[in-house]
Amino acid sequence: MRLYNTLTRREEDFAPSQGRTVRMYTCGLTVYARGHIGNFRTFVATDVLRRALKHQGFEMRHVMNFTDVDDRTILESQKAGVPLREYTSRFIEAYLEDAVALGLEPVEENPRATDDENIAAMGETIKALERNGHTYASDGSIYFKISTLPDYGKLAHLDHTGIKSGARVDSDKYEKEDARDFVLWKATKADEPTWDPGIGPGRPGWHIECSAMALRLLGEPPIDIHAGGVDLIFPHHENEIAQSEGATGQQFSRFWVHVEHLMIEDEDQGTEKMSKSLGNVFNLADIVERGFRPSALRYLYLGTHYRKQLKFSWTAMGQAEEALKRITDFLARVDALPAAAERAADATAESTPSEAIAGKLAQASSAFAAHIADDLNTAAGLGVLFDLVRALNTAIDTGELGAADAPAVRAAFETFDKVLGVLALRRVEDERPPVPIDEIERLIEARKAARLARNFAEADRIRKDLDARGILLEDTGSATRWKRK
RNA sequence: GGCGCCGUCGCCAAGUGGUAAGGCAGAGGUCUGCAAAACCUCCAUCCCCGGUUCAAAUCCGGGCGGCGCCUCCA
Repeated sequence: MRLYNTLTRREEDFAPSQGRTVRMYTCGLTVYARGHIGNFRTFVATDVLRRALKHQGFEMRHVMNFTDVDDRTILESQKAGVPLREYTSRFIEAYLEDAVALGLEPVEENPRATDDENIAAMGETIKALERNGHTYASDGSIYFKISTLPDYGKLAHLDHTGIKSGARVDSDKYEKEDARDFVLWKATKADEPTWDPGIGPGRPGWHIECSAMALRLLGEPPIDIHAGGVDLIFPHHENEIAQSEGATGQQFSRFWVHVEHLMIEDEDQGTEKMSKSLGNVFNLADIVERGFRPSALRYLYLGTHYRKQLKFSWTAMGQAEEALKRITDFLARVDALPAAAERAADATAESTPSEAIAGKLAQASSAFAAHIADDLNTAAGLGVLFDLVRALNTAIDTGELGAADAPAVRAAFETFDKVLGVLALRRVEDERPPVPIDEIERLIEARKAARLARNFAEADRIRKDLDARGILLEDTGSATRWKRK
């Protein structure tokens, strides 16, 4: 597996440092609002990474956190008049629902920053930093002193002298010795949640939770992979490195994987990234409200390489939906093959799998695997699927592909989907159609009878009725299939 | 102002030296009670200018345009 490493700015061969288990940490959501589709682009990308690594035979130990304490969560919970923990729990639940809807595999650990053991771990990390001389106290807060770490900035590659005019350095924190020093443990006001893990009362700074939780849950540094959105490179990940390496004296993470932004057209601003602070966000619920399925959104994510900005639009959503249908329609056609074969009068030579088909499948499988192993090129991988779909459709037309080949075809697509995770998601959605399945089947029978009686008016009425309720009927030669719109 | 990324068919999007994947839309056709759906076929020389090379979308230089980070942020 070739993986681009932000630390070295190069693609490198990836393998875990300890045995076959990949120890990976993903920066998750700050839970003061429902995650938007930009957030989920990152989460789907790391899900694909996770699946790809598993597919290569590695075990995963994957941690993804919830940031459930920071300025915003505190502010919003106070506004809502709800205790912080209870307030953030709502958005954690919402996240978990969206994650299922988008086909994200559950990760091994979903720690919350305010869990007792994590607060304790932060205390230990800060104590270690104090012992190593990386901290100073000021106005009741504890800060990280950047000048004590010579290679600070190695991830972001930010030239200190470059942070000058034009850059907005927060200037109201005069209690810091250096503008770039950052807070580890923050003094709290009377009405704010406060903890004291042996370092004095306060609350976590933004970065400390990830260092502490990653080290607590993933074992000896360095961990194998640390992932997140590109906007986290600086300052968040740079500071995580400073904290973790300052505390342990060892490299924090071997690979840093960053997912590019999801971009959206704004009427006034032009194209810009989707973010809560810009207020141009759509949630999964908004997608569904517009009549699109989560599987189509997942497909849309997969269609652009994770290190390139993804241009989101409702047009692109619709195109993703249609493209995904092309694959699922093909699979439905393959599933319908046995029935067709049984009817065929000359069902004699149709029982042996074709070597030519097996060859096409093997070729596509290895091409697909190569693209995934090439820094997760899912977009190119999808291209392989479509090439295969066309070739196999033609093979069905010519009779070269028969019912005997169906299991092999299905198996090949199952393998693709182990990484993509989009076809299985579709199937789950299809199990809950807008009209109950038994009713659909009853109506199909009624329509069949009407057609046999050449009562086409009634047949069309049934079809239109189902169509209006989101169910499409397709008459094939032998039978009538249905699918969700 | 600093650092970095990007600009490929109407739309989305692969491709980083060897002569332009794929999807959507569109056009034509097959199938069909009509239709829908589905399937097949067709459909680009890569923002501009200059350079390197036998050969460039791919490398170098200069433009123009877009975006990100430097501040909370996936």
